[in-house]
Amino acid sequence: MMTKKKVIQIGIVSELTGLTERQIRYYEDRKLIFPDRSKGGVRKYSFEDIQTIIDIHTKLSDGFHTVELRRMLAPST
Amino acid sequence: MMTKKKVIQIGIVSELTGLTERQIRYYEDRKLIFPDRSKGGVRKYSFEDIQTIIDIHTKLSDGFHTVELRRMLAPST
DNA sequence: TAATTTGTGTAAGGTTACATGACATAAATA
DNA sequence: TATTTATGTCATGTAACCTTACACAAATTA
Repeated sequence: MMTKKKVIQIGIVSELTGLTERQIRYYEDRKLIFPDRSKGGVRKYSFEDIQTIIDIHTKLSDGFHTVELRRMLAPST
Repeated sequence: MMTKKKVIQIGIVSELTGLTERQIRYYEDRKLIFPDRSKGGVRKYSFEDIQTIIDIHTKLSDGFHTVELRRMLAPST
């Protein structure tokens, strides 16, 4: 489905979530999200990824650490 | 809703539709689609736009002209 | 027939938005 | 005290976009 199509670039994800690109890339670094890449290496996210990113940030604000989140986040099929 | 959020760049639209960027920009020139623009001027399309673009191309293949399509296409609210 | 329009290709030259890597830091933890 | 965590910022490079222009076959109009 459309919500899982990875078609959105990081700038828009940043806009939609209110988070910085730095934060979004960091969550990937911590293995919490798995964007696709264009041939040129540009990250592509889905709407589902965006929701996950929001959830991650909420949990971090709640005091959780990325390591713990890795277990909490349902590996979005 | 999500299908109307204009978040997708022309490269992906081209990939998803199989049309060239030239064609997609031309449809805009003919007032058939109305992408948003980033601050920097980069076009942003919605999933709904993508469907419209596909429809346009189908109609053109059927022999219609862009001028006629302007009447046929429901102005996607 | 000659001129115009339509939809599309392509190329040049410029800009935006992205990439990675590095260094910095406050707060928390070991 | 030393390390880790989550984030900011900066530099440097490139992917992907922008507009404008010229070309063209096919169809239409004059």
